[in-house]
Amino acid sequence: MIATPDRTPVSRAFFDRPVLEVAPDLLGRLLVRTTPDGPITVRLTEVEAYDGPNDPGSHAYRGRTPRNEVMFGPPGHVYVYFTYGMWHCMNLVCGPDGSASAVLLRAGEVIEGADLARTRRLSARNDKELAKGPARLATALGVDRTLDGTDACAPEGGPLSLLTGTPIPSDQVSNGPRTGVAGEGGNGDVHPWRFWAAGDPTVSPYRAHVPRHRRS
DNA sequence: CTAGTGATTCCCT
DNA sequence: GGGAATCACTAGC
Repeated sequence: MIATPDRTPVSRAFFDRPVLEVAPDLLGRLLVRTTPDGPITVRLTEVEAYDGPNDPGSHAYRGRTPRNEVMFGPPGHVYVYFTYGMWHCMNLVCGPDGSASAVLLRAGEVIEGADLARTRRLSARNDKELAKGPARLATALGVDRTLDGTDACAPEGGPLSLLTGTPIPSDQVSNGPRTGVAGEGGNGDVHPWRFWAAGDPTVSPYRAHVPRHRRS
């Protein structure tokens, strides 16, 4: 018997904790995206922590800008950014108002609305790939900058909501260095700030950051 | 499975 | 001006 996942929204206090405490606790939670066509729900399997203005890998490192404004606001809200000219990625803001820490949602298992997710993720070869990677997850859920600042503590039925779900026990959580972050990898100064559900097939492959510049 | 590279645009320096 | 918290595709093992 598998217990029915708890569909109560998480509290504001859940997010108002140190980011390294919140990040592994997000695994197994349910992220519900309600669209005009119906809901899409993802069970989170992989996340990465970003520790505010003191973290060189964080978008908040160089201070407040129009893009990262939401990171500096109250916990429990969604920070969405656009990158590589094509993709969106989503974070959940943690810690007290002003602390600017956040958790990047890197991957999950689509457990409801897979038919809707497939229409946005035409290149996915199977359902395990629907949300396997941060931009894939945002694409599968139909998340873009118009949802920047959305309150994820809101009840199910709003645009985005994080439900209690079934948290993954800490002995089934693995951790390692962050993926694709400039300044990490190759210098030994690597923090185990990526967390994932051990052995889960929806977790994205690790990729080191590759510095690149414009072609002629 | 890993490694290499083009795509495409916003944002900050 | 130039890099970016990535993906899709290709080649090769």
